[in-house]
Amino acid sequence: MTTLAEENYLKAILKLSNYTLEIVSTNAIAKELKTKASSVTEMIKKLTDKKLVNYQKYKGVSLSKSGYKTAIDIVRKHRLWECFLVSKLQFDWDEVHDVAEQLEHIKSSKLIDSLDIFLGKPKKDPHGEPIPNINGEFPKSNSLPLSEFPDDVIGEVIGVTNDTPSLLKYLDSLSLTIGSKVVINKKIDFDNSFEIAINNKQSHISHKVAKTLLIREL
Amino acid sequence: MTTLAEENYLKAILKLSNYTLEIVSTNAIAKELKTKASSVTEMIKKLTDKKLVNYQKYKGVSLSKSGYKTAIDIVRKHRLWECFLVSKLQFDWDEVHDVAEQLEHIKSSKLIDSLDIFLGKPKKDPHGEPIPNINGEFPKSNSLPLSEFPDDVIGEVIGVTNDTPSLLKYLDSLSLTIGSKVVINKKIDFDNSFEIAINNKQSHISHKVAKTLLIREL
DNA sequence: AATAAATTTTAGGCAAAACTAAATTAAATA
DNA sequence: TATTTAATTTAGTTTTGCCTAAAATTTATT
Repeated sequence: MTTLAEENYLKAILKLSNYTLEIVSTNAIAKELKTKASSVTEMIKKLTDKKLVNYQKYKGVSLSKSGYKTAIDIVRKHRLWECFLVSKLQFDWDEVHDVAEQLEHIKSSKLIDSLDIFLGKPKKDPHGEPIPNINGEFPKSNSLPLSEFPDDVIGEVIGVTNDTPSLLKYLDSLSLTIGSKVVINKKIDFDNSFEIAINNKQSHISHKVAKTLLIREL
Repeated sequence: MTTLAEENYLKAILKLSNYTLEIVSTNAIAKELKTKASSVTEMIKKLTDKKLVNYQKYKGVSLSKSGYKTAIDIVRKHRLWECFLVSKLQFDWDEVHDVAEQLEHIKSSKLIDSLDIFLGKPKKDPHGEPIPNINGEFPKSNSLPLSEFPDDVIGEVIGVTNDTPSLLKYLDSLSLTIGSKVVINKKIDFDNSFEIAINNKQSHISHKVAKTLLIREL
């Protein structure tokens, strides 16, 4: 059985490895969890003992098969709870993160599988992020981050890969939400920012924001 | 902010005080939480510092006003989640306890108030227990435990004041559920047990079980 | 009232998960 | 390659919540 702290470490490693079994550094984990590298080293030893990660001193950690499944299950729970909050309890998309962060640690496979059915087995959470199925597999999608999307092609926003409330509120203020039509008009080399049209209205966004937007060609 | 351990202590004290501000003994709390009296003493000191209980050495503890409200809120959350599990996710009444025990600690007043509305502000949980409203007040009911119910009077089961799965399964096996009609035919003095009719069928139940059944005169 | 029994508290430890500071190893650079 | 810098690990503390054993207090019983 995993503790809350362990689950948060696994989730962080999964995120930093871009949802693969890539190796991740101690420092990156410390930054992600706003903790100290020494704390990370200690926890990684515990996760290694439980065979949830593979670890070599000074070389970094990667998720093991079972660590990956455990982490994916937490992501699945997080995203299903976000769906519940928005579609059943009328939460706004920028209010769900903190609550889902708590709910994702509830341990009951019957609960999460019933919730999945109750919600109609959604494929995406309210931010457009894909929801792993009961076997831990992601539904595949043909989207690209806006930062890698071709110029002058009409695209549709299908997701935001970050649910920080401050970002979501900013996107709301730009009328940039799921379903918005976007076109990249110009890339500014100096700072990698973008001139774009959002539903035919001109705007300017930073590279950091562009990276979080998932776009599908229309 | 209360920790998980603190919340479990408050809940235990509330239960042992019969939902009042009565004084409760250290040993009783230890037994309820399956822990040791020394651990209880330490935790009570922390709760005292936080002004959640009133405490005098060797004399016992009682909930303070704010401790009572905190504990009632946990009960409210527990019972609302039980309603959700049964009415929306098709759980059986003997499957909800452990999951609700986890869900009751989720911190978000918006969540619980939205859930209350989503469920239609239920007055009772699936076991017939009353659900405190948003102000911490119980809806009042005119019921008695079967153990105190008059003989030869037709009553209806409206609740079970204990959600241990083993008890609930046993009650199912007697066809004794919410809505069943019961009559006490005979009290056996020797062991305080009862000969009763359940929907006109003869049965025999112990005093311990009779205490858990809430009956309303029909 | 005196003593025995039960209850409660104190004292001293332990494990989890964090921290700081110091030591070690790896990577970068001159 | 030698040395500086950055990353990582180790060592030693802290806090929370639990434990056992011993001491203190209250309650019960002669």
